[in-house]
Amino acid sequence: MRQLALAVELSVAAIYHHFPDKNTLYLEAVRFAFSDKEQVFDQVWKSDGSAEEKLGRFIRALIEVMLEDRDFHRLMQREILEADPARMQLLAQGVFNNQFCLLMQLVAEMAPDQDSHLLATSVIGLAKYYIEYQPLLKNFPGWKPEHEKPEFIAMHITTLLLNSFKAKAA
Amino acid sequence: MRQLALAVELSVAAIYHHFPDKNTLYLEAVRFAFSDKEQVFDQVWKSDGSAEEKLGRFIRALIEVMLEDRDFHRLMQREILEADPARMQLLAQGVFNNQFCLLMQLVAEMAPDQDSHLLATSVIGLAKYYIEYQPLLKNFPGWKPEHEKPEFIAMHITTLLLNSFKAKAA
DNA sequence: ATGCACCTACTGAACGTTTGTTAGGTGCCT
DNA sequence: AGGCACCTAACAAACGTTCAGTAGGTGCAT
Repeated sequence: MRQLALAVELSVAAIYHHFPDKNTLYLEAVRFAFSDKEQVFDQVWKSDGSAEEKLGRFIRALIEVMLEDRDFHRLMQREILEADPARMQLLAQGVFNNQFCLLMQLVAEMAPDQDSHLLATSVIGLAKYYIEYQPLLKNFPGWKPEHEKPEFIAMHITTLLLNSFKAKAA
Repeated sequence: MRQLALAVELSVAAIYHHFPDKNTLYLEAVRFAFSDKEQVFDQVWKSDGSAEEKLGRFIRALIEVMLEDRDFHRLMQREILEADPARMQLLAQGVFNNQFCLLMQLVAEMAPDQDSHLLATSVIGLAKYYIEYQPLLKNFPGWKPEHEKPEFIAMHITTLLLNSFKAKAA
């Protein structure tokens, strides 16, 4: 609270004048941080092109959002670590549900015979892991500087998924 | 430290008799927590069969370890969230390096023309995401109870990856 | 066998700092 | 005058850490 007060150039007591306690302040901060992220993805869905191209663009957008706003991403990680069921439901329904459903529709289009919930999860999981674990991955042999570049990661994930779809269809 | 002392039925000072400070105690705890996990994977590498079979077994083991010992998994998540560079290096080199290299070798065998660091990362990323985000994923439409079963998740990830390898080779 | 020196494992009580939170007061706008 | 936004200063609790001291065991000279 003291650090926060310093950052906003107020006294600690002034913060307590606006928020009842630390926890509700935190919750409101989380909600606020999430509120403006959705628009980035809407552009992807509005764009035209094949399903394959859309998937590529979505993955690219996902990675860029996470890399651009690291504080937001860390907040997200922390929330998941906490994993409070009530808060998970709030996050899912209030924030991510729309995007997840659109992604499910997209992968269902490309691989109609597969479980689209699982596939959508795979898409997000692949992208998220590259970002979250970058500090660790750096330390393993075989790491290259380009593994940090959004377009490189996006490319790898996209081709991996498209290849998988292709093989399944055959 | 006081909570820990209570848990092990010792005084706080007694703990400081065995460990110089909290940080090194924590680090040794992390190392210890992983030390017995490593054997699980060693069995996979010692087993015989095709590379495909081994990959399937590795993924299955990965998921089972993470699901079985949730405290350990949360510990890991916390470490990654913190992302202290010095500690990341210690974790990588002291704990995970061996397993990661073996996995890289395996995927290199199956897809020699691709970046094995990226592929190994994908394997772990897919598995980890399903576990970490289960509390969130439950809340999306299309979720089924079997999405929680290790063998089901392992199967999905394994076929996804093998399909991708197949397509690339063709 | 006894006394002494020395060790390890442990304790209770305190150190100084940081934590979330609040009581009481000041200045400003309406 | 009264309400609003804000302050200083303090509160109790929790934090990591340390310090002086003790119980019990081992080895050794007497």
